[in-house]
Amino acid sequence: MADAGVSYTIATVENATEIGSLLRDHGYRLTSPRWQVWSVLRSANRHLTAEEIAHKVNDADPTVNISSVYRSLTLFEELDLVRESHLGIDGSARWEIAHPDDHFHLVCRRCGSVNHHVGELVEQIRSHLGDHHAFAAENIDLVVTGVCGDCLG
Amino acid sequence: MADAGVSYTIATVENATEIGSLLRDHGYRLTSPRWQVWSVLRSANRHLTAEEIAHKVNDADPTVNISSVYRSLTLFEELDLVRESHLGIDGSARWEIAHPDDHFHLVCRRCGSVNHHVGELVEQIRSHLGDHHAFAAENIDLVVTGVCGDCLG
DNA sequence: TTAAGTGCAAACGCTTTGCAGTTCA
DNA sequence: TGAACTGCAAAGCGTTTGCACTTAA
Repeated sequence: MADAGVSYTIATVENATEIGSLLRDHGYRLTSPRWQVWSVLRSANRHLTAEEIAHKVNDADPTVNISSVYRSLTLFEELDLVRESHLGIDGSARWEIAHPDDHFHLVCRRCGSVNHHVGELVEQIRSHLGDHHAFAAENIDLVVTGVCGDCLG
Repeated sequence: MADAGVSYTIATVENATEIGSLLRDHGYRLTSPRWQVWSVLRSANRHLTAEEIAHKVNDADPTVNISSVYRSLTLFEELDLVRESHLGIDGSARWEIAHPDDHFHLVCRRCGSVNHHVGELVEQIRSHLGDHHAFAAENIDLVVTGVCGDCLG
């Protein structure tokens, strides 16, 4: 079975009600900044910097401060709802919804697209490391830069 | 053939004479900060932050400023002598001698060791991406965190 | 000799934090 | 009501840069 394509299963938290109760279950409140940051990440089809998130959040609610964006992201990361990554594009971190499945990133240096892929590759790496290197892999971060199929023409 | 172990082939520039002529070939000078930074990286068996490099350099020559360390690292990176990476340990970048071979990093979250491995795995990933994803991989950055064989006991 | 390189200190960009005021439960 | 949360502004941290001085070639 080849790896699945660009689309991938979305995290299990689907809507405001769910993230609201999830936060409450952990003793946190659902607030406007948190909800806005969550929806921006949910509707994004790519990795976003904190500044990009803040900008989109401010389209809906200009009163939200970027420090609340950072605080929301930090909280979501602790709850395993989002993930931070350094994709080597520039100095800033980028954020995405935490995927329930193993996945990796293909960064096209020509068109700048960042595509996610889920599938067997990460699992192959994991078992390779266990079999050949006696290493119990927990987090596998595979970032590949190159040229995507569209740009290859 | 299984992947090679922790040891790996060192970059082709071996000593002061060689890095001196390499720099001169590109129109640069061999200076004390550059030579110090180069020796620290050459003798390091792990990734170092700029601050760690500066500290070690200052053991040999306390007059070297950290800004020269950064300038040396930037120059070496342009010449493909060193590589910068974000290993997800903290916010700072880490530096290592640029390996001539494809390799990946195994970061043990228990003992903190960062081991390099060369071998077939990266090449397998590259061909997988070409075959299944129509993606021409150039740089493959694989960082795996987990627990190493020594810590597993 | 002189352009390349340096140390120093100040600036930079991203991120975090202290605090007083606000808001959700 | 009161603890959780926010906006704001200032601080923090790693990194870069302007400038006058120094040095390798």
